[in-house]
Amino acid sequence: MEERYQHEKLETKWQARWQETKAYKVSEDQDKPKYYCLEMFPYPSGHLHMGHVRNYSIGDVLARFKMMRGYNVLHPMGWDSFGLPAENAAIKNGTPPADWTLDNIANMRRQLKSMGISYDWDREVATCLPDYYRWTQWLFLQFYKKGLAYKKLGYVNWCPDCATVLANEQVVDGACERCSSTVEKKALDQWYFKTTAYAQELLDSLEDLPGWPEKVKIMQSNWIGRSEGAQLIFEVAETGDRVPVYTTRPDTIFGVTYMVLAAEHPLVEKVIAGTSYEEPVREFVRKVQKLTDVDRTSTEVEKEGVFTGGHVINPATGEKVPLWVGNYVLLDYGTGAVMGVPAHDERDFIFAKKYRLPMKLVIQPAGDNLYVETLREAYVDEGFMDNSGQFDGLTNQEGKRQIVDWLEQKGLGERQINFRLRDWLISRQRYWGAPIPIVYCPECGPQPVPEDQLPVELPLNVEFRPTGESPLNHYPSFHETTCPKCGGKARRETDTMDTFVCSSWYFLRYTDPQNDQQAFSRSKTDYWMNVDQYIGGVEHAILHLMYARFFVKALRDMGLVGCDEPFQNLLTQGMVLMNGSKMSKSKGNTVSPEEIIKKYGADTARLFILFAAPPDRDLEWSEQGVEGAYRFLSRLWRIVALSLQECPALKSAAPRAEVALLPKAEKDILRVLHSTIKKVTEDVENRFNFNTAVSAVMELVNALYQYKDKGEMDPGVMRECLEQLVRLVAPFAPHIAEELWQELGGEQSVHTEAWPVYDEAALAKEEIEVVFQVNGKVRGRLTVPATMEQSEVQETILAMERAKEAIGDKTVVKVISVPGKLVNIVVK
RNA sequence: GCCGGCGUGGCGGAAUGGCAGACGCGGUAGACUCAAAAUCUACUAUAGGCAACUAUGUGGGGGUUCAAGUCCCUUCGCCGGCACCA
Repeated sequence: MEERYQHEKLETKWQARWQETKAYKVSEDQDKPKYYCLEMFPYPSGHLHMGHVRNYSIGDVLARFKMMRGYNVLHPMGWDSFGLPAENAAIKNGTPPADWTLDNIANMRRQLKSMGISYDWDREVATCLPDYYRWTQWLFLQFYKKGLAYKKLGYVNWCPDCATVLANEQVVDGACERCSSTVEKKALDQWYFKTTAYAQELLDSLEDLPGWPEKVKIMQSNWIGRSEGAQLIFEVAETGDRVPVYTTRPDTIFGVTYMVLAAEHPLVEKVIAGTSYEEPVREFVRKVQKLTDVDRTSTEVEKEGVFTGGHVINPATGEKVPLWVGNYVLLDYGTGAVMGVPAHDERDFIFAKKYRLPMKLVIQPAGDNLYVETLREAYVDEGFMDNSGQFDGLTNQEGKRQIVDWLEQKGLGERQINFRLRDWLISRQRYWGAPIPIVYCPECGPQPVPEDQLPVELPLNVEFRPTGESPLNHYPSFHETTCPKCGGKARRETDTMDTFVCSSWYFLRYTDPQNDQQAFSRSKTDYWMNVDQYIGGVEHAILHLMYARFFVKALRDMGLVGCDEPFQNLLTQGMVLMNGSKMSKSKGNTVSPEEIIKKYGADTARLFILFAAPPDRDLEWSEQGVEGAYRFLSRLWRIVALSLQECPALKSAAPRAEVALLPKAEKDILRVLHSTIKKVTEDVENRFNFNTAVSAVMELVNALYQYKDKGEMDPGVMRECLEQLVRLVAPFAPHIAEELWQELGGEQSVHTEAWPVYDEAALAKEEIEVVFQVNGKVRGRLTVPATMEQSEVQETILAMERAKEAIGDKTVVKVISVPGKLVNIVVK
């Protein structure tokens, strides 16, 4: 055996071996419990970054650990390979997006393979390939059939320079992430997925996910934003139109002194038409629309409005109150109209003060009486109904119920639950995405592409114009088609789908990646789903994770999958920092994984990352820390090499005798070994505390050096220690473990070995150290036989000179004993 | 503004309410060496002391407890998310 650890030679060797033998290929096996371990697949930017290394290292520890524990582990990898950067690259260097993307994938696959992760590469998927996006399109059609995919006119983010809609996440501080021009709101006919149909279930079933971080569930819950209230109907006095408003405070209906519409509300034009208010209102609407979304929804911006000249009739009182247009009312929440109750709503209060609108108090706090004249801020808390006709004196909660019932009987209102969650805008005016499989026929209207005509393939080698417009619009061979219904001339949809659509089902495709008849077969998803452990960055807490959950629920209702949730357990890993801030090209503080792997090896890189911080926390990169990890692996290597050198009998040593029969030194080292097995197992399995697991292994190695150097080794004991040590290291540093395993005489891969189980007998201690305290302060320690009765321990301590000194002339009030740990003497 | 998370040595970080600082990095001294690297050994929270030891110490203040980094209240700082949602 080489005396020196040579990472490069050894890693290349084992990576090649694993690939040749398809060591990590899996298929369904009814005899083993399954475990689906999944890391979020990357966008193929071309280069692995440290965040990826961290993500995949964590996943690999779990995958390998579960394999050794006897699970049939599915551990796949693929590429989220549609998306904007490929088009940007095409515009910049003229490389077709497909070529650019596939080159990037090839490079990243090579880098990923150099990490030695236990992927079943036969299951690799790339969302930009027709054999994948064909099924993305097929799924779109299933959604369409069920009414879960639809087209509607809506106000969307529009970048004038790029000439396309943008997803919310592509708008950074009100500007286009690509060209930095200000994003506008534009009314456009776009495709949506009806996520709101599952709003309630998406919220409720968060409770079925105890294995998700609380933080992520809270974020999703806030995003869904359920609110309970009522829709109440007001009537426009001048036109007779009925205007529904949504409110969570129907109990304040008697306090309504005005109403405000959103600038884009369709009634605005109708009410002002032909009146002297036409011009000033239109002027105001234009001004509001010019604001960016950020400004419009910022609490900083002053609330402004303008009177329309119209009035509405309060359904409760029959009173006529003025109708305004305001900049703080959102068209797409509730009904785009808000009743103004200045006395009991903060915003309304400010608005009413500014425009000298009247106020009316209709809720009074218990044991107090407020007056409009002296009101300094809105009273928004609970109280008793007042100025509210027959409802006076009720608690406002009771008032809420009764008022809604009353209005409901009159046909002027009903209970309603509202969600902040909106339907998901999935169409993009982009080239590099999955084409939406729809054809527009002038005669028959929009028609789905028949399933047997899928995929609707993207033309390759397209030319990009600097306008930013999708090239598909300039490819008649793509968009000129015939209507599937009448056979007449028709135009193909040139919009493509948001890449989040592609990533909302890839975990299902992994279970059946080569199926050319179906997106995935029910039997395979039934076997593998759910994903037992999903690992990725917290930046996807809402978008990706919500969309994927929505997909699974919709597919379940179509009978395509049998599960309710995609990801049973979720681990959100922290960022990799350098000098306290996130590694990024723009900050110039990146470290290239490829260089680190070349210099120190993949095992070192992985070990450092796992050791430097718990997985859910941010991790500070440190090259010195990396060197420390390398040093440890060298020490690990040497303890095996030196032991074999000093004691050649080791390799063929018979199993050691029972613990009780062994000398003290052997008992001691076995105790360290078995307590390490216990700790590492618990840390990995229950807590994901890989950092403390690694530190326990380091302590074991330190103890083994001491054992080795102290005197004659017991070959059976040392052999057990080294074999188990190598098994413990295997999930963290798989290459070196494989090599050491072989050196120790192992014939199969260490990764197919069983995970060590600790021996209770070896953990037993003969002597224990007991600390004694006086009033909670440590005053001394005492070693006693483990079998000694606690009362005897106490007596021994109280008789000690040190104890007597510490107690002095004080009186012992009581003595508290924690068996095996400490004795606290309370004195006064 | 609201909701989370985090504040522990020079640094990364450990601690089911029970010895604060495991493990690693860095540092100091020494061994080996002609020398260096590598490796090994010892020490390494702060203050005092030759030492045994003593006092202080987990952002600040208060509390519960025999015992608090850990639980409760309060306050400050940093990071993240949401933010006119009627």
